[in-house]
Amino acid sequence: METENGTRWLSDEEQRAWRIHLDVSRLLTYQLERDLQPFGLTMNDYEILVNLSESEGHRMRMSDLAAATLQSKSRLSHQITRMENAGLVRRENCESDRRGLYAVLTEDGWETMRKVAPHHVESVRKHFIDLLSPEALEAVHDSLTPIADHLRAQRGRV
Amino acid sequence: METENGTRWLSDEEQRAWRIHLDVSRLLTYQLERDLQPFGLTMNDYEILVNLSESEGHRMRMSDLAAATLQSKSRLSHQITRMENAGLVRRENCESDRRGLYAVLTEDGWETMRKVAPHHVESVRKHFIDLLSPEALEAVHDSLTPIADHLRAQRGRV
DNA sequence: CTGTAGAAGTTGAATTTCGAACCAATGGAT
DNA sequence: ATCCATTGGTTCGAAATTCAACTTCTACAG
Repeated sequence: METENGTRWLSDEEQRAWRIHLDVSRLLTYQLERDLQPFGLTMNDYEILVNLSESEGHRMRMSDLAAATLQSKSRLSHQITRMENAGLVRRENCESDRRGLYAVLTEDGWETMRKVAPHHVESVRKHFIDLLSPEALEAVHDSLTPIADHLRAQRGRV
Repeated sequence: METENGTRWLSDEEQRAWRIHLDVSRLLTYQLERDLQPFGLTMNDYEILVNLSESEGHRMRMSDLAAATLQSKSRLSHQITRMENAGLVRRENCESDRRGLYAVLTEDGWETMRKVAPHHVESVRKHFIDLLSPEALEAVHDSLTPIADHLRAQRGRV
Protein backbone atom coordinates (compact mmCIF):
# COMPACT_ATOMS: atom_id res chain seq x y z
CA MET A 1 0.00 0.00 0.00
CA GLU A 2 3.08 2.19 -0.20
CA THR A 3 4.64 3.67 -3.31
CA GLU A 4 8.03 4.84 -4.46
CA ASN A 5 7.87 8.28 -2.89
CA GLY A 6 6.94 6.86 0.50
CA THR A 7 3.33 7.90 0.58
CA ARG A 8 1.08 5.51 2.44
CA TRP A 9 -1.95 5.71 0.19
CA LEU A 10 -5.30 4.58 1.47
CA SER A 11 -6.43 1.04 0.86
CA ASP A 12 -9.83 0.51 -0.70
CA GLU A 13 -11.44 -0.13 2.67
CA GLU A 14 -9.87 2.98 4.08
CA GLN A 15 -10.96 5.03 1.11
CA ARG A 16 -14.50 3.82 1.44
CA ALA A 17 -14.70 4.41 5.16
CA TRP A 18 -13.28 7.87 4.79
CA ARG A 19 -15.55 8.83 1.92
CA ILE A 20 -18.63 7.55 3.65
CA HIS A 21 -17.87 9.48 6.76
CA LEU A 22 -17.41 12.63 4.75
CA ASP A 23 -20.59 12.09 2.79
CA VAL A 24 -22.68 11.31 5.82
CA SER A 25 -21.48 14.34 7.65
CA ARG A 26 -22.35 16.59 4.75
CA LEU A 27 -25.63 14.99 3.82
CA LEU A 28 -26.68 14.95 7.42
CA THR A 29 -26.10 18.60 8.12
CA TYR A 30 -27.83 19.39 4.88
CA GLN A 31 -30.86 17.35 5.89
CA LEU A 32 -31.06 18.58 9.47
CA GLU A 33 -30.72 22.12 8.27
CA ARG A 34 -33.63 21.49 5.96
CA ASP A 35 -35.81 20.03 8.67
CA LEU A 36 -35.14 23.05 10.82
CA GLN A 37 -35.94 25.58 8.13
CA PRO A 38 -39.72 25.62 8.64
CA PHE A 39 -39.06 26.95 12.13
CA GLY A 40 -36.82 29.69 10.87
CA LEU A 41 -33.76 28.28 12.60
CA THR A 42 -30.38 27.07 11.43
CA MET A 43 -28.40 24.33 13.13
CA ASN A 44 -26.21 27.04 14.55
CA ASP A 45 -29.15 28.82 16.06
CA TYR A 46 -30.48 25.59 17.43
CA GLU A 47 -27.23 24.52 18.96
CA ILE A 48 -26.89 27.77 20.76
CA LEU A 49 -30.39 27.50 22.10
CA VAL A 50 -29.58 24.01 23.36
CA ASN A 51 -26.44 25.13 25.10
CA LEU A 52 -28.12 28.04 26.76
CA SER A 53 -31.15 25.97 27.76
CA GLU A 54 -28.94 23.46 29.50
CA SER A 55 -26.95 26.06 31.38
CA GLU A 56 -28.06 27.40 34.69
CA GLY A 57 -29.60 30.79 34.49
CA HIS A 58 -30.08 30.08 30.81
CA ARG A 59 -26.88 31.98 30.23
CA MET A 60 -23.33 31.43 29.11
CA ARG A 61 -20.23 33.48 28.67
CA MET A 62 -19.54 34.26 25.04
CA SER A 63 -16.20 32.48 25.03
CA ASP A 64 -17.57 29.36 26.67
CA LEU A 65 -20.36 29.30 24.15
CA ALA A 66 -17.88 29.70 21.33
CA ALA A 67 -15.82 26.82 22.68
CA ALA A 68 -18.86 24.63 23.21
CA THR A 69 -20.11 25.16 19.69
CA LEU A 70 -16.67 25.04 18.09
CA GLN A 71 -17.03 28.44 16.51
CA SER A 72 -14.61 31.32 16.30
CA LYS A 73 -15.22 34.28 18.55
CA SER A 74 -15.88 36.44 15.59
CA ARG A 75 -18.44 34.13 14.13
CA LEU A 76 -20.23 33.68 17.40
CA SER A 77 -20.36 37.39 17.91
CA HIS A 78 -22.16 37.86 14.60
CA GLN A 79 -24.35 34.88 15.29
CA ILE A 80 -25.50 36.23 18.62
CA THR A 81 -26.16 39.63 17.11
CA ARG A 82 -28.48 38.01 14.59
CA MET A 83 -30.22 35.98 17.26
CA GLU A 84 -30.53 39.07 19.37
CA ASN A 85 -32.25 40.83 16.50
CA ALA A 86 -34.53 37.84 16.18
CA GLY A 87 -35.37 38.19 19.87
CA LEU A 88 -34.08 34.76 20.87
CA VAL A 89 -31.27 35.88 23.13
CA ARG A 90 -29.91 39.03 24.68
CA ARG A 91 -26.49 40.12 25.88
CA GLU A 92 -25.94 40.92 29.49
CA ASN A 93 -22.71 42.05 30.96
CA CYS A 94 -20.88 40.25 33.60
CA GLU A 95 -19.98 42.13 36.74
CA SER A 96 -17.31 39.72 37.93
CA ASP A 97 -15.27 40.40 34.80
CA ARG A 98 -16.03 43.66 33.12
CA ARG A 99 -14.69 42.49 29.77
CA GLY A 100 -17.11 39.64 29.78
CA LEU A 101 -20.61 39.19 28.39
CA TYR A 102 -23.30 36.65 28.87
CA ALA A 103 -25.55 35.43 26.15
CA VAL A 104 -28.91 34.91 27.83
CA LEU A 105 -31.94 33.08 26.57
CA THR A 106 -35.01 35.29 26.33
CA GLU A 107 -38.49 34.08 27.16
CA ASP A 108 -39.07 33.86 23.44
CA GLY A 109 -35.90 31.88 22.93
CA TRP A 110 -36.96 29.43 25.59
CA GLU A 111 -40.39 29.04 24.09
CA THR A 112 -38.91 28.50 20.66
CA MET A 113 -36.61 25.89 22.07
CA ARG A 114 -39.44 23.98 23.72
CA LYS A 115 -41.44 24.07 20.55
CA VAL A 116 -38.70 23.07 18.14
CA ALA A 117 -36.76 20.50 20.16
CA PRO A 118 -39.19 17.61 19.63
CA HIS A 119 -39.11 18.07 15.89
CA HIS A 120 -35.37 18.29 15.82
CA VAL A 121 -34.98 15.16 17.91
CA GLU A 122 -37.38 13.42 15.60
CA SER A 123 -35.24 14.52 12.70
CA VAL A 124 -32.04 13.27 14.29
CA ARG A 125 -33.71 9.94 14.97
CA LYS A 126 -35.11 9.57 11.52
CA HIS A 127 -31.91 10.37 9.70
CA PHE A 128 -29.32 8.96 12.04
CA ILE A 129 -30.03 7.27 15.35
CA ASP A 130 -32.85 4.99 14.29
CA LEU A 131 -30.81 3.76 11.34
CA LEU A 132 -28.19 2.35 13.67
CA SER A 133 -28.50 -0.87 15.65
CA PRO A 134 -27.59 -0.52 19.33
CA GLU A 135 -24.30 -2.27 18.58
CA ALA A 136 -23.57 -0.01 15.64
CA LEU A 137 -24.37 2.97 17.81
CA GLU A 138 -21.91 1.83 20.41
CA ALA A 139 -19.30 1.01 17.79
CA VAL A 140 -19.61 4.45 16.24
CA HIS A 141 -19.36 6.10 19.61
CA ASP A 142 -16.36 4.10 20.72
CA SER A 143 -14.54 4.46 17.43
CA LEU A 144 -15.07 8.16 17.14
CA THR A 145 -14.29 9.15 20.70
CA PRO A 146 -10.49 8.86 20.45
CA ILE A 147 -10.63 10.83 17.23
CA ALA A 148 -12.59 13.59 18.86
CA ASP A 149 -10.08 13.68 21.69
CA HIS A 150 -7.17 13.79 19.31
CA LEU A 151 -8.74 16.59 17.30
CA ARG A 152 -9.64 18.64 20.33
CA ALA A 153 -6.04 18.38 21.45
CA GLN A 154 -4.82 19.57 18.05
CA ARG A 155 -7.41 22.35 18.05
CA GLY A 156 -5.48 25.15 19.64
CA ARG A 157 -2.03 24.00 18.55
CA VAL A 158 -0.07 26.13 16.13
CA MET B 1 -37.46 7.24 27.19
CA GLU B 2 -40.72 8.79 26.12
CA THR B 3 -42.50 11.70 27.68
CA GLU B 4 -46.02 13.02 28.00
CA ASN B 5 -46.17 14.73 24.61
CA GLY B 6 -45.01 11.63 22.79
CA THR B 7 -41.52 12.74 21.97
CA ARG B 8 -38.99 9.95 21.90
CA TRP B 9 -36.07 11.80 23.44
CA LEU B 10 -32.57 10.46 23.00
CA SER B 11 -31.11 8.17 25.62
CA ASP B 12 -27.74 9.05 27.05
CA GLU B 13 -25.95 6.65 24.74
CA GLU B 14 -27.78 8.05 21.79
CA GLN B 15 -27.01 11.59 22.82
CA ARG B 16 -23.35 10.79 23.17
CA ALA B 17 -23.08 8.99 19.86
CA TRP B 18 -24.86 11.78 18.07
CA ARG B 19 -22.79 14.52 19.67
CA ILE B 20 -19.55 12.77 18.99
CA HIS B 21 -20.38 12.29 15.37
CA LEU B 22 -21.23 15.94 15.06
CA ASP B 23 -18.08 17.05 16.81
CA VAL B 24 -15.82 14.78 14.82
CA SER B 25 -17.26 15.91 11.58
CA ARG B 26 -16.71 19.54 12.45
CA LEU B 27 -13.32 19.18 14.04
CA LEU B 28 -12.14 17.05 11.20
CA THR B 29 -13.07 19.43 8.43
CA TYR B 30 -11.54 22.21 10.45
CA GLN B 31 -8.28 20.30 10.78
CA LEU B 32 -8.09 19.08 7.21
CA GLU B 33 -8.83 22.56 5.99
CA ARG B 34 -5.95 23.77 8.08
CA ASP B 35 -3.54 21.17 6.78
CA LEU B 36 -4.44 22.14 3.24
CA GLN B 37 -3.98 25.85 3.79
CA PRO B 38 -0.21 25.95 3.24
CA PHE B 39 -0.88 24.78 -0.30
CA GLY B 40 -3.40 27.49 -0.92
CA LEU B 41 -6.24 25.03 -1.32
CA THR B 42 -9.52 24.48 0.46
CA MET B 43 -11.17 21.10 0.87
CA ASN B 44 -13.58 22.13 -1.85
CA ASP B 45 -10.77 22.89 -4.23
CA TYR B 46 -9.10 19.65 -3.37
CA GLU B 47 -12.17 17.56 -3.81
CA ILE B 48 -12.77 18.98 -7.23
CA LEU B 49 -9.21 18.26 -8.22
CA VAL B 50 -9.64 14.67 -7.06
CA ASN B 51 -12.83 14.19 -8.99
CA LEU B 52 -11.38 15.60 -12.16
CA SER B 53 -8.16 13.65 -11.77
CA GLU B 54 -10.05 10.40 -11.53
CA SER B 55 -12.24 11.10 -14.54
CA GLU B 56 -11.17 10.20 -18.00
CA GLY B 57 -9.97 13.11 -20.01
CA HIS B 58 -9.54 14.88 -16.68
CA ARG B 59 -12.90 16.45 -17.29
CA MET B 60 -16.43 16.38 -15.95
CA ARG B 61 -19.73 17.98 -16.75
CA MET B 62 -20.58 20.75 -14.34
CA SER B 63 -23.74 19.07 -13.11
CA ASP B 64 -22.03 15.74 -12.55
CA LEU B 65 -19.32 17.49 -10.63
CA ALA B 66 -21.91 19.31 -8.56
CA ALA B 67 -23.66 16.04 -7.79
CA ALA B 68 -20.40 14.27 -6.96
CA THR B 69 -19.32 16.96 -4.56
CA LEU B 70 -22.77 17.54 -3.10
CA GLN B 71 -22.81 21.21 -3.98
CA SER B 72 -25.45 23.39 -5.56
CA LYS B 73 -25.02 24.38 -9.19
CA SER B 74 -24.61 27.95 -8.22
CA ARG B 75 -21.94 27.26 -5.69
CA LEU B 76 -20.02 25.05 -8.04
CA SER B 77 -20.18 27.66 -10.73
CA HIS B 78 -18.58 30.25 -8.46
CA GLN B 79 -16.11 27.70 -7.23
CA ILE B 80 -14.98 26.80 -10.72
CA THR B 81 -14.66 30.45 -11.64
CA ARG B 82 -12.29 30.92 -8.73
CA MET B 83 -10.30 27.85 -9.64
CA GLU B 84 -10.22 28.98 -13.22
CA ASN B 85 -8.75 32.29 -12.13
CA ALA B 86 -6.22 30.37 -10.10
CA GLY B 87 -5.30 28.43 -13.24
CA LEU B 88 -6.25 25.03 -11.87
CA VAL B 89 -9.09 24.25 -14.24
CA ARG B 90 -10.66 25.63 -17.37
CA ARG B 91 -14.13 25.42 -18.87
CA GLU B 92 -14.68 23.77 -22.20
CA ASN B 93 -17.95 23.46 -23.93
CA CYS B 94 -19.57 20.27 -24.81
CA GLU B 95 -20.58 19.74 -28.41
CA SER B 96 -23.05 16.93 -27.73
CA ASP B 97 -25.18 19.24 -25.60
CA ARG B 98 -24.72 22.87 -26.33
CA ARG B 99 -26.01 23.93 -22.92
CA GLY B 100 -23.34 21.86 -21.25
CA LEU B 101 -19.85 22.66 -20.05
CA TYR B 102 -16.93 20.59 -18.98
CA ALA B 103 -14.65 21.52 -16.16
CA VAL B 104 -11.22 20.38 -17.27
CA LEU B 105 -8.07 20.00 -15.24
CA THR B 106 -5.22 22.16 -16.53
CA GLU B 107 -1.63 21.01 -16.55
CA ASP B 108 -1.15 23.20 -13.52
CA GLY B 109 -4.11 21.68 -11.77
CA TRP B 110 -2.76 18.22 -12.38
CA GLU B 111 0.66 19.15 -11.08
CA THR B 112 -0.86 20.73 -8.00
CA MET B 113 -2.88 17.60 -7.42
CA ARG B 114 0.18 15.37 -7.63
CA LYS B 115 2.07 17.58 -5.28
CA VAL B 116 -0.63 18.02 -2.67
CA ALA B 117 -2.26 14.58 -2.59
CA PRO B 118 0.44 12.88 -0.50
CA HIS B 119 0.18 15.54 2.17
CA HIS B 120 -3.57 15.40 2.23
CA VAL B 121 -3.57 11.62 2.52
CA GLU B 122 -1.08 11.91 5.31
CA SER B 123 -3.41 14.34 7.01
CA VAL B 124 -6.42 12.06 6.63
CA ARG B 125 -4.40 9.21 8.09
CA LYS B 126 -3.08 11.18 10.98
CA HIS B 127 -6.41 12.60 12.04
CA PHE B 128 -8.77 9.81 11.14
CA ILE B 129 -7.78 6.52 9.56
CA ASP B 130 -4.79 5.69 11.70
CA LEU B 131 -6.78 6.32 14.84
CA LEU B 132 -9.17 3.52 13.95
CA SER B 133 -8.46 -0.17 14.34
CA PRO B 134 -9.28 -2.25 11.27
CA GLU B 135 -12.39 -3.51 13.06
CA ALA B 136 -13.45 -0.01 14.02
CA LEU B 137 -12.89 1.10 10.45
CA GLU B 138 -15.13 -1.64 9.19
CA ALA B 139 -17.73 -0.94 11.83
CA VAL B 140 -17.83 2.73 10.95
CA HIS B 141 -18.11 1.94 7.29
CA ASP B 142 -20.85 -0.62 7.73
CA SER B 143 -22.81 1.51 10.17
CA LEU B 144 -22.68 4.63 8.10
CA THR B 145 -23.42 3.15 4.72
CA PRO B 146 -27.19 2.69 5.20
CA ILE B 147 -27.35 6.21 6.54
CA ALA B 148 -25.63 7.59 3.50
CA ASP B 149 -28.02 5.67 1.28
CA HIS B 150 -31.01 6.93 3.20
CA LEU B 151 -29.80 10.51 3.01
CA ARG B 152 -29.00 10.35 -0.66
CA ALA B 153 -32.51 9.08 -1.26
CA GLN B 154 -33.98 11.98 0.73
CA ARG B 155 -31.70 14.41 -1.07
CA GLY B 156 -33.83 15.43 -3.98
CA ARG B 157 -37.19 14.87 -2.28
CA VAL B 158 -39.41 17.84 -1.64
C1' DC C 1 -43.28 21.93 -37.35
C1' DT C 2 -44.48 24.56 -33.09
C1' DG C 3 -44.85 25.30 -28.35
C1' DT C 4 -43.55 24.48 -23.97
C1' DA C 5 -41.79 22.21 -19.76
C1' DG C 6 -37.66 21.12 -17.91
C1' DA C 7 -32.40 20.75 -17.75
C1' DA C 8 -27.77 23.10 -17.75
C1' DG C 9 -25.42 26.88 -16.22
C1' DT C 10 -24.60 31.68 -14.96
C1' DT C 11 -25.29 35.96 -12.59
C1' DG C 12 -26.01 39.36 -8.89
C1' DA C 13 -27.47 40.75 -4.55
C1' DA C 14 -27.96 39.57 0.20
C1' DT C 15 -26.16 36.87 3.91
C1' DT C 16 -22.65 34.37 6.32
C1' DT C 17 -17.99 33.29 7.39
C1' DC C 18 -13.06 34.17 7.99
C1' DG C 19 -8.94 36.48 9.55
C1' DA C 20 -6.66 40.13 11.16
C1' DA C 21 -6.70 44.30 13.65
C1' DC C 22 -8.48 46.44 17.39
C1' DC C 23 -10.06 48.05 22.27
C1' DA C 24 -10.70 47.31 27.05
C1' DA C 25 -10.00 44.86 31.18
C1' DT C 26 -7.29 41.39 33.97
C1' DG C 27 -3.70 39.21 36.43
C1' DG C 28 0.73 38.62 37.43
C1' DA C 29 5.61 39.84 37.40
C1' DT C 30 8.96 43.16 38.78
C1' DA D 1 2.52 50.91 41.87
C1' DT D 2 3.60 49.87 37.09
C1' DC D 3 4.37 47.12 33.12
C1' DC D 4 2.85 44.06 29.92
C1' DA D 5 1.44 39.72 28.14
C1' DT D 6 -3.22 37.57 27.93
C1' DT D 7 -8.00 37.15 27.78
C1' DG D 8 -12.71 38.54 26.23
C1' DG D 9 -15.08 40.42 22.78
C1' DT D 10 -16.18 43.33 18.73
C1' DT D 11 -15.45 45.24 14.13
C1' DC D 12 -13.95 45.68 9.44
C1' DG D 13 -12.90 44.21 4.85
C1' DA D 14 -12.36 40.25 1.93
C1' DA D 15 -13.88 35.76 0.50
C1' DA D 16 -17.40 32.25 0.33
C1' DT D 17 -22.27 30.71 0.29
C1' DT D 18 -27.09 31.04 -0.64
C1' DC D 19 -31.22 32.11 -3.16
C1' DA D 20 -33.87 33.59 -6.77
C1' DA D 21 -33.97 35.30 -11.38
C1' DC D 22 -32.44 34.65 -15.91
C1' DT D 23 -30.64 32.65 -20.56
C1' DT D 24 -30.00 29.12 -23.60
C1' DC D 25 -30.83 24.79 -25.22
C1' DT D 26 -33.19 20.07 -25.31
C1' DA D 27 -36.81 16.93 -25.70
C1' DC D 28 -41.09 15.71 -26.69
C1' DA D 29 -46.34 16.26 -27.00
C1' DG D 30 -49.69 17.61 -30.06
